[in-house]
Amino acid sequence: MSISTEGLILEAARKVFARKGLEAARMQEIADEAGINKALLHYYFRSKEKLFELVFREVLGKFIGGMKGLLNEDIPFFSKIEGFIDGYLDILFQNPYLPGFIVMEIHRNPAEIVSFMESRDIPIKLFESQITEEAARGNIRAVDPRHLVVNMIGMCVFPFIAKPILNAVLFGGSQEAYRRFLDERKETIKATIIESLKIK
Amino acid sequence: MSISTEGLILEAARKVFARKGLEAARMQEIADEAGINKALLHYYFRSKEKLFELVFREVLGKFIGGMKGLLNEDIPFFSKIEGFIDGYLDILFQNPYLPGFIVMEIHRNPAEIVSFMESRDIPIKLFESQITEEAARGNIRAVDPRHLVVNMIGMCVFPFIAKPILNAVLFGGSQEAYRRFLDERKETIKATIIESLKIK
DNA sequence: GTCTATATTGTGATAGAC
DNA sequence: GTCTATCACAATATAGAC
Repeated sequence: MSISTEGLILEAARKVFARKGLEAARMQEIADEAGINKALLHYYFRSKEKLFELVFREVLGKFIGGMKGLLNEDIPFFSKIEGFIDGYLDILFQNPYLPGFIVMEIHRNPAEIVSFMESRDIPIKLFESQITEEAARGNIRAVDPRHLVVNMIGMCVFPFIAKPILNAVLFGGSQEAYRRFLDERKETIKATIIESLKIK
Repeated sequence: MSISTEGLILEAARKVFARKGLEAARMQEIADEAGINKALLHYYFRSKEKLFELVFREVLGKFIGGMKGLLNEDIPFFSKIEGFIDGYLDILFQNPYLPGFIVMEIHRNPAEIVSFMESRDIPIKLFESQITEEAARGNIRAVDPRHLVVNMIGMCVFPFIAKPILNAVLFGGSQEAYRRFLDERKETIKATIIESLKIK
């Protein structure tokens, strides 16, 4: 069984919107990518905005859902740290365009993100209590869990967001060198976080 | 002496392009912001693209120039780490819109960034030799300087890029709480990096 | 140099045949 | 459901008066 027209459109829209963002994307390009014509886009989804909204919310939801799961697992503290970094980077490897796409939209329309986020919630409570507990036991330095999460995500996401800059500045344009660098990130970030938590 | 029309336009263009990006920005909006009319924009700068190019390269150049200085100073290793984080965050506090703007453009037109970057170069060599030296003396863990720089920048930049998300997810929409969080970042990031470098 | 008015083009959206 | 042809409008760009 072959994929439905609606499915073709959504897949094409994901690609094009992710590359260009809402404003720069062209309905014609989406139609071409899907192998149909513009009129059908409007037949299935009323307008460009509607189509975008749908695609963006779906993508963002999947992304947020992924992190949620990783932070919420009921496993020992250090395993969770490692699992989060591994899992988060795995998602990024599979969707390297995604952070740039989300940032672009955050920048264009912050209000939308806020309203979207308010409907869901990231359960950081469990993680938080684990940290205070480990710190109380003297197993780790006392740290603010929010900062810890932001640190992990920032280190994971940045090389994907800034790919062309890193490529030019650090790797002299070599895709190969950039790729090797990315491969090292999992271990590097885990080491950085864990070493920073150890007590001297 | 009051500012020239050309200066007014450039300032207005910076604001509007930074908020909206190239495609979503409107010449009318720039004209309004500058207190003149559309025709003058084309009189001074031939086209929207030309104006954008000019503004973007200027902004990016200033940004890159700032980091360059911070990494290149001939001061002791730990002072440089701290100075870089402090200095980089200072730049971000003064231009909080900037990371989002740059990311947006990276995503829209990666090739431009590459060609721009190739004309300049970030001197990481001095920093690199400092690290290998400190590691050889047993003062710090052996680390890859490129990863270290990426870690620092990622942790600095992320909360600015993801402001609306953090705001919604971590601070329940409170601007005040977000602001306090940012204020803590300098110390947090410095501690994270320095602790991670210590040998246990 | 600065303006108003207008030309031109690109693109989202619709009408209507099949 | 899918297409071709067309509309309607918004936005860049230019002409030309002052």
